[in-house]
Amino acid sequence: MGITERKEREKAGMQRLILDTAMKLFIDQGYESVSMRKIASIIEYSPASIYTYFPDKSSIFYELHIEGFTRLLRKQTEVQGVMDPAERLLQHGRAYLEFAFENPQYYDLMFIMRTPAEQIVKNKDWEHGMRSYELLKRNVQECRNAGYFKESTVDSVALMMWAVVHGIAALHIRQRLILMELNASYFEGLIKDSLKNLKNLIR
Amino acid sequence: MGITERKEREKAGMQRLILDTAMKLFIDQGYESVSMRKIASIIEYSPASIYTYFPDKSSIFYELHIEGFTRLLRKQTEVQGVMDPAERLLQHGRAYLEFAFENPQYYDLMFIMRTPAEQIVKNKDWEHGMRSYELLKRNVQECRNAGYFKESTVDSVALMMWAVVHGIAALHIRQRLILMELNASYFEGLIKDSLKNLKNLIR
DNA sequence: TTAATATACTAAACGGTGTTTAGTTTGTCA
DNA sequence: TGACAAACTAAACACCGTTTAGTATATTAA
Repeated sequence: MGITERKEREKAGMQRLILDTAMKLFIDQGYESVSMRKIASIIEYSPASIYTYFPDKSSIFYELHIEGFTRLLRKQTEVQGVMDPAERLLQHGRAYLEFAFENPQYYDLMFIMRTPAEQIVKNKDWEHGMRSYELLKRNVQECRNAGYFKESTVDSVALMMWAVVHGIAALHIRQRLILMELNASYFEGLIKDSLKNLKNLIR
Repeated sequence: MGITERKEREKAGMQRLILDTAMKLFIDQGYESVSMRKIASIIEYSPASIYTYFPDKSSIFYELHIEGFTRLLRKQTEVQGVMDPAERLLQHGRAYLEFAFENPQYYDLMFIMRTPAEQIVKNKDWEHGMRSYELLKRNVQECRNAGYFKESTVDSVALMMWAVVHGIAALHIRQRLILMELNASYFEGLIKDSLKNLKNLIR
């Protein structure tokens, strides 16, 4: 009875096609260009067909935001091998910032846009966001075990670290830094500066 | 020949009415509820009439974002009387955070939404944003003169301070903190924590 | 005072949007 | 072979920002 399995495969394949098409539109032409009708026309189905595979547009963005977290987690896991906890925390921050600058659309979806947040609030559940935050907290905790941050709580430090890198990433992505720093290698300069400052925080 | 003046008054009055109506819709019902048609119906004009007073919807949001800066600047100026530079910088940060938490829609418009940024990028001019940033830099510079931040540049410290408070404000406003801190007086706790951390940065 | 002109204003349309409805085609199973 | 469920679509619903063409009104110049 492989029919059920084949049907599931076909359904998953169609969902994949829709998600890939949506993400391609999003990356190439920006958020406003991602419309149900455009996705439908590219994959050569009627707009109503998409509703067989996703309940609404926002759940398509919700799925894409999960894929962003998978990518971020992969990048951050690469850095978990660093032995020194302070250096590891720093590299953790670097990985986060690099992800934000290299994948601005994913970052936007994950941490700035309203669309996936609606579902987070409704379900009172943000599995991937929490997993990412827990990893940060673990790294902070291990710094604490090594003698750092003795004056603060883990939560307070973790939130602070997150705020620094998110602040830079969000201001950059939403174009609030273009007039402040027009020097050469703006991108590299921002990351370098942020990390220097993160370093100052670790004591 | 008071006719020209009267016409200017009438035009300005109509622009005010449109801006106030737009802001009221934005605050009461959120960004998505601000439509040209809704504004028009509330002020009892046809939608096309609005185009006599504003070239497009985005320039309405641009005007509102300027008014946000006026409010923020007023709040931050109140704090400029503090004598000690380190304490003044801290209070400057507190004023910024309080503004963000008390006026989330204005804050969104000024520092998160795409809409006014389009004009900023196009005109390569962000008078109000720059003025706000210059005030921050002045306070950092005066801390430097008093012996703080000797290891960093003024720009680097200013950007860092901004990143911390923007990070917290933006994560909160776009609902990425709801699952992290569900304790009592969430709002006060966040500001308190951020300020404690800002304090740690001043050395 | 009258004719010309500029301004304010509107109804209707254009080309888009997300989503729903009603109905058809297609494939699977008893 | 007939029943049923799933996939799919055309068309419609209710919106959106903006433009066009035309009207009414107020101001100015002759």
